[in-house]
Amino acid sequence: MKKSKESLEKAYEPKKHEDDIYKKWESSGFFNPDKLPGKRKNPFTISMPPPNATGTLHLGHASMLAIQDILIRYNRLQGKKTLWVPGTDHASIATQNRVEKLIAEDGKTRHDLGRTQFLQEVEDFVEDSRDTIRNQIRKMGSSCDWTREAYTLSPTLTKVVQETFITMHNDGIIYRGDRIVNWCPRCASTLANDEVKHKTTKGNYYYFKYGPITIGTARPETKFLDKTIIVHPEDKRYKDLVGKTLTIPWMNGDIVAHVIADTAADMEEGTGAMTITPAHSFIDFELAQKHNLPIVQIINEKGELTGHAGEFAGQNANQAREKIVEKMKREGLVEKINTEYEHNLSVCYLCDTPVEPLISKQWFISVDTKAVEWKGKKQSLKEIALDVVKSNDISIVPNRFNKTYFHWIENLHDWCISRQIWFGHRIPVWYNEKEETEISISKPTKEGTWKQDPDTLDTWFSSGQWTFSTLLESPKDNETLTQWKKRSKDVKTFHPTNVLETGYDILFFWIARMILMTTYGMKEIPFETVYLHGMVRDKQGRKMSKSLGNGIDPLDMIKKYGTDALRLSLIVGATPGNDSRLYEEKIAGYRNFVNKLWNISRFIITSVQKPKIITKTPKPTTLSDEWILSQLHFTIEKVTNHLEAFELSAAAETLREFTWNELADWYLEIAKIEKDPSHSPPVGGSDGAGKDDILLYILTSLLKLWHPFTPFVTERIWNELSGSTKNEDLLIVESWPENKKHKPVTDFKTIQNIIIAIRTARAELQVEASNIIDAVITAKPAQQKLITKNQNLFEKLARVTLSNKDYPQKGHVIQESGVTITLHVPVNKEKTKKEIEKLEKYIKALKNKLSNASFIDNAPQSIVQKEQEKLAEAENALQKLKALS
RNA sequence: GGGUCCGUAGCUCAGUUGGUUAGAGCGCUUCGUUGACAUCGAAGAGGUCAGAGGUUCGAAUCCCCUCGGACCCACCA
Repeated sequence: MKKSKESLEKAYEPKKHEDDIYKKWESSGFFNPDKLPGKRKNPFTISMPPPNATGTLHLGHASMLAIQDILIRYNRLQGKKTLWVPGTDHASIATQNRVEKLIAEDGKTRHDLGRTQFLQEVEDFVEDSRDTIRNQIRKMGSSCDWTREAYTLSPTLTKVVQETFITMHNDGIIYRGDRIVNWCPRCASTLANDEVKHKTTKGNYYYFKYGPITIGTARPETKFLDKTIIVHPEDKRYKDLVGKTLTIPWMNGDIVAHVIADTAADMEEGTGAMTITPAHSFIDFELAQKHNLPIVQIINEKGELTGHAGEFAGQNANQAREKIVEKMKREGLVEKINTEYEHNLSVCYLCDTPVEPLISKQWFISVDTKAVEWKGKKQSLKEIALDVVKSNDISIVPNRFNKTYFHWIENLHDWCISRQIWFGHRIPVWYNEKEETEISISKPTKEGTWKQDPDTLDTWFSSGQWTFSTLLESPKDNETLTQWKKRSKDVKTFHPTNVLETGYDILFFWIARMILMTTYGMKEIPFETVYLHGMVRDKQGRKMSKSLGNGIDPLDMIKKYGTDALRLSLIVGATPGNDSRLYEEKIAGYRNFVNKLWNISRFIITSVQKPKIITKTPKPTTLSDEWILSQLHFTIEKVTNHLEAFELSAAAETLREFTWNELADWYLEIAKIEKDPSHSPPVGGSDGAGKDDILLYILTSLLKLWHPFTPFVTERIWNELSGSTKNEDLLIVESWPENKKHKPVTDFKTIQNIIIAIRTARAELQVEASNIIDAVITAKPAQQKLITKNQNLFEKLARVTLSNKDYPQKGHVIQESGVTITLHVPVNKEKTKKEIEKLEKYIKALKNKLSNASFIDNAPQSIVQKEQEKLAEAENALQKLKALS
C-alpha cells in the first residue's frame, strides 16, 4: 500500500491494490485468532467447506467465500476471537477418476500400477494442483487462517477417522453385513443413495405368464429364481391362494413358488400380484428380510449373470436380456411386450453406467442402535440428529429447511460407509487366512497372514468430522481419541463452531452427516447455526454449465471489476436458501458503487484540512449536520441488526442507501455549501473545522461498516485516513461502530421535500437550469424561520432566490409539507388542475375510510389518528392550491 | 405419490409480526459537466402485486382453489 494524496487515482483501480492489501493482511497475522490485538474473549468460528484440492474456483465457491468472509470480518470488528479454518477436500472418487484418465493416456489402469504406486501418482497430482485453489481463495479476499489449513486426507484426519471407526465399532454402531446396495459395475464400487441419478429412458416392458398370474417387469434377466408371489391380504381374487405352494413352468424349467400376503402389493396395479427378486431390488430385499425368504444372487459385481441363469451364465445381464426373452417366447411365457415404456433408469452420478442393485458385504453405520449417551440417556444417532434441531440447539437459516431435514432424518436407513475406491481413508480392519477379523489401525501382531480390508470409507464419514478434526493438534502415539481431543487447545476454544455456511444442495450429504458424526464423536453439536445459500444461476435462471457455455468465471470478473464488486454482486439480492442470478451488468453496477465510495472518500480526504480517524461523535452545528449524524446512527443500528440476523443483503442495501442517496447526494453537496464562507448564513457557530470533524467521523464509521462487504477498497482508504503503515492500525482489526441514540430530524426532511418539490416543478415547467428564479414561501412562523435559516440551501440546491415580493396571481404554486411555494414563473393551469384532481381523489378515499364505523371501532387508535392526520394535511393542501390557482 | 420454493415496473429483485398514495437497482425518456465521481447529477414515464374466492374495519402480506415455473425426496413390482 502506497500512501500520499497523489496515489488516490480518480477512478478506483482494484488491480493496483488488492494483492498488496491481501499480503499485508496475511503477513500481519490477524487471520490467526491467537495474534489478534486486544483482549478477545468470545470466539467466533467458521469451518470452511473444503473445495476439491484439485479444483478451480467457481461462482459457488465465490459466493460461499464472500458470505463467510463477511461474517468473519464483522465478528472480528466486533472484537471476537475470530477463526476461519480453510481446507481442501481430497474428493476421493472425483480425484481418482481424474488420475485414472491421466494414466489411461499411457494405456494404463490403476491395477497395472498397483495400489501403492497409483496412490503416489494421485498424491503428486493433488500436491501439484492444490496451490491453484489456495490462491483463488485468497483472490476473493478470504480472511481465513492459513496456518491452520486442513486437508481431508491429512495424517491427523486419517487418524481421527480410523479411531472413530474403531470406537463406533466397539459401541456396536458400525457393523458389517450383507445388504442390498447400489453398485456401479464400471466404477466397481457401491454408491450412496444420493450418488445415484435417475434418467428417464424409453425401453421395453414385458408381461410374462407366471402360473396363475401375469407379472410385469422391465428386467427379465433378474427373474430366474423368482419363487415368491405377493398379493394384498385384502385382495379377494387371491384369497384362496395365500399360503399355497404352486409348481410353475418358468424360464429354466419348473419351479416351486409360494404365495404370501403383504400390503406391499398394490391391488390396483397390473394383476394385483407380483413376484419378488430380493437380490436385485431394494423393496424386494426388504420384503425378503421381513418374510425370511432366501436371497439369491443372479447378477455379480461385474454385471454378469451367475450360475443361476443356467445357459446364460457369464453373459452381461443387460446384453442377455433379449436372448432371454426370445427363449421365453419359445416356451410360451411371454404375454405381451410394451415397447413404449418410459421409466427412470438409475445411473451412476459419475460415469452414467446403469446401477445394479445387488447384495454385497459392506460396512454400515446403524442409525437406530441406542448406543450414544446424549442428554442423559442412551439414544440412537437418528434420535440425536432429530433432537438437536427440534430443541433448537442447532438452527437452520432459513428455517423452512427444518422440515426437509426432519423428513430426511426420519426416513434414514443404515448408512453404507465402505467404498471400493483406493484414494481415501482405508478401513482399519484386517482379515487372516482363517477368516478371523481384527479391528485396528496397524497390522495385527497375532500370528497369521493379515490382509487389510481393501475398501476405503465414504468421504462423508471423514467430512462429517470436519468441524472438530480440523482443530485437533498433531496426533501422538498411544493416546486415546478422548485424550487427544482433551489436550487440543483449539478444540476447547473454538468448538462447537458458530456458523456452518454452505449450499442447500448438500444439506443431506454433509450437514446431516456432520450432525451424526460430531454429536457422536464430541458429544456436542458441530455448529450453532446452519446458513444455507442458494445456487448462482445465469440471467435466465439456468444453471451455469460448461455445455451451455453460460458460465461466468469469477476470476475474470475480479480482473475486470475487482473483488469488492464481485462480492457485492453475489451478496446483494441474494436471500438465504433461494437461488440468485448473476450477470455481468450487475457486477459492473457494483463496480460503479465501489468507485462511488472511493470518490466520496477522496472528496472528504482532499477537502478536509487534515485527514484523520475520528471515532467520537462530533457536535453538529447545522441542521444538516444533525440530520446526517442521526441518519448515520440509524444506519449503524439497522446494519448491525441485519448482520446479527444473517440478513446480509438487507445490510448491504441499507448501507448503499445511506452512502449514495443520503451522504453523497445530499450531505456532501450541502457540506460544500456550508463550508464556503461566502455562502455562510446567519447560523452561528458553523465553521470549517466542525464540518471537517463530522465528515471524518462519518467516513471513519462508513469504512468500518463497509469493510466486511468490500474489504479491499475500505482498507485502502483507511490507510489514507490513518496515515499509518503499522499492522495494528489496519482497518481489519478496528472496532465496529457502536449503536448510538438517534431520533429523526424532521425539520431537515421538510427542507429536503421542499427542495425536491421545487426541482420537480422546474423540470416540469422546463425552466433552464441556469435560470435562478424567485420563490415566495409562505408557512407557519416556526417553519418560516427554518426556511430563512437555510435559504442558502434553496439557492444552491433548488436554484431559487427566496423573496418577499408578493405576486401570487402570476406564480406557479406548489403545496409541500404544509408549505406554499410560489415560483416566479408563468402559472401552469393544467398542472395545477391535475394536482387538484389527484388530491381530491386521495381525500375521498381517506374520508371513506374514516366514515366507516367499523374501521373506527376496530382499528387501533394510533392507526385511526394517523389517517386523520393524513386527511387534515391533504385538505389543507387542497384548500391552498384552490385558493391560489 | 409426498414435500419445498417462486410468480410484484421492460429486466433482476426488496417488501420483516396484515395498516405506504406499493419500493430499489439496471434499462428507458428529458435536462444537466467551471476540480469527489459521466464508473456522475436532477427530474420523469412505467405496476388491476399470476387469476378466482374467503377471513378481516383493512390483504402484495393470512387461508383455500386454479394456472404457470423451479427444485427436493420417494418410486413405478
